[in-house]
Amino acid sequence: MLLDMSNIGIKELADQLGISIASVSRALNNPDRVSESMRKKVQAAADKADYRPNKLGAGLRTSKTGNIIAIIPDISDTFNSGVIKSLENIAAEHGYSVLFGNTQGKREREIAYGEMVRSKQADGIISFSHRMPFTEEVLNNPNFRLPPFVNSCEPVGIPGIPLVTIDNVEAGRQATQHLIDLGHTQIAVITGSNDSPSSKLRLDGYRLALNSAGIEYQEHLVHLGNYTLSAGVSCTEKILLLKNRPTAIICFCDETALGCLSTLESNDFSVPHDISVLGFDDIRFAKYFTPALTTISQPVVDIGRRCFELILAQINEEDVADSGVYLPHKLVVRASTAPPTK
Amino acid sequence: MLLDMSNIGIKELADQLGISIASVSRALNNPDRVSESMRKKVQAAADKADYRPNKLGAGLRTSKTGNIIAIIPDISDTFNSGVIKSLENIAAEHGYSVLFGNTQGKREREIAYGEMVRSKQADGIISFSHRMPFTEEVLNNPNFRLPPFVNSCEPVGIPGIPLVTIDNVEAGRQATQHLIDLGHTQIAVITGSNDSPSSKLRLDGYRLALNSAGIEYQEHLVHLGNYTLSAGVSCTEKILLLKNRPTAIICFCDETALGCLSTLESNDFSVPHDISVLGFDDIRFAKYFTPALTTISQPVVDIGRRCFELILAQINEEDVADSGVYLPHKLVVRASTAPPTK
DNA sequence: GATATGATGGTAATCGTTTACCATGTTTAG
DNA sequence: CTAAACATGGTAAACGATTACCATCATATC
Repeated sequence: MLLDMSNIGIKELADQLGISIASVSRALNNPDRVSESMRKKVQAAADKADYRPNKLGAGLRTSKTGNIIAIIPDISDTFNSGVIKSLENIAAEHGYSVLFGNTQGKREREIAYGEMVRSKQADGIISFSHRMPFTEEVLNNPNFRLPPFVNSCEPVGIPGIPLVTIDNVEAGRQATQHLIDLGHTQIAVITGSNDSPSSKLRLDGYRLALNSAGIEYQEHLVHLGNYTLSAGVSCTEKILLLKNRPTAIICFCDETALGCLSTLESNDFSVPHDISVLGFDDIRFAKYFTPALTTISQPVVDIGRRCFELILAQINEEDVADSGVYLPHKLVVRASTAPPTK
Repeated sequence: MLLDMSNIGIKELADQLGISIASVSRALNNPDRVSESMRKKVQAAADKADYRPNKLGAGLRTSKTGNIIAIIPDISDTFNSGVIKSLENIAAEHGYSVLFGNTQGKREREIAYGEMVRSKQADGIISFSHRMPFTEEVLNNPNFRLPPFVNSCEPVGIPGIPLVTIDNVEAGRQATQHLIDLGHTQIAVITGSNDSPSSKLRLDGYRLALNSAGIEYQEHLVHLGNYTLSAGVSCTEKILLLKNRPTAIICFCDETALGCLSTLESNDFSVPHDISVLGFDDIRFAKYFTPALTTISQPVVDIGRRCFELILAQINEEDVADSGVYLPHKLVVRASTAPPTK
């Protein structure tokens, strides 16, 4: 017996069975609303005919698309793509698809993606950026109702929007403390981008740790990066030019740390003997760097999962106000950090 | 003046202007069908009201969704995510969104994503796997009509489906030849997965090069990997156990090469002094590895672009039979390859 | 045994567009 | 000057589902 591949619709299926389309729809989506025998009959016929409900038709009626959109500055960033992967997995389990929008940090693209929920291409937004994908004008409008929205990793600074993240202050503090415990006092930092809240918070943690150890905060040890490889390279070069070279460098992401390691290597500095290096994220490459990177590991899979759960709750109109989540991070000590040599 | 954020529809817009919805639709989508004055009037009102056509309604009528789905074994793979990023950029330029489906190589998920075009969630499929996302049953059905479909990098082996890739045989040959030119004769390989056509082809190139140099092909030098970091580790360990150790290792992807480098390092082998290592892909990390990795660079951005162009052509019902594309690759020589030491 | 209650399935409206078809008025050709 | 061609905008029928409402029938209640 051959399947009929000419996409059969609910109408044809109903005709085949000599029943109304309402019954077909109910049997499939709302089983308690029909008799057991009807349910079975329809189910069997649907299976046999390999019937796929047209999501556009259904969506038009229900105003649900089954899509959520992930707005990401850079999908090819290893940390992001890890979260995305998890997000997509759990979304798929719940019958949702994820559309994704790579913005390259461009404002107009953020906004374009934000608008997609208005044009009913998606039911909600998960943003990996700290900026809202809406114009000021729209945002300030009293009639504006926020669509289901979750922020991943970067707080957006608007009250009521759930945020899934680690405790960046504590993570920054812990990273710094690890180096202090090893005996370092001259600790340089390569931050994330200027306007990244997570970077700011980590830096707060850095100061906290210095403070409690009675080490003075020195402006010139803090270098502005942007969470990229190349920032690791350029900032490390600048750090090496300092008169009093630090004995340790904290990079606010592992990609930056790789650039840092590579630059140290090519300038004949040995890590951790001459300089210790510490990263953030624990991307899967980190343990294969030379030397294996000490880093703050972020719970990528859980972040993705929680983001989806919070979006789903909002889509189902549950109240999620202030239900942001701090997930546990972990300091993973590997070979790139050691006590300073006198 | 405040925007009315209560999502205005075509109906309201038409009422506001005292014209029919047909005119609004035409003014917006089919401008030559209306008078200049009408066009302007509607456009202005649409802008002012910040009107977004509901894509579900439109899609239902036109049977076009404006989505394409990318089916990928692993989105977090650095090479894949580079292609995806490019793909998404160019898709966005054309008003298309990309849904993505991470399959983890699982057959049932491939099929689920394949079905999405039948349920009108997407207009076409770009697959990064060599397997068709349809069941045999469906595929063999004479009534089956293939949706717009493009294969990226991995040939699917079904005639008529465009493939965008590099010339893997030539790339494999060239990589091997580079090592032969340096004087190597004992060259090990860590392949991609068993069933990956690209891996097979690269291996063909390897044999070709050996052949033309009069070097015998040795089974025990070829190790089965799977395009992952950990394969790089485990295979390299096996290679180091060989009685006659090779003087060079070709890894069929850069992640594997990183695992390889790291394993050599931790076993005190110096690269390239003791052993040369060569990768594939030229992911953005490659030049920061220690030592910087010699590798075959793939034109990630162009691959993404061509994939989209070919999908778009099919959606527009142009004939693309056999219009697959071989894009140029390039051998990038860095520090991980050198002549063998006697 | 009459009536209220519940279970079940059908009818038809609805979601927001696009577009075939038609009506009207205007221009062009002869 | 008339008929044909064209430009323009309206009317209404789709697209494919979901679901409010209703009709019918069986069962339970007193």
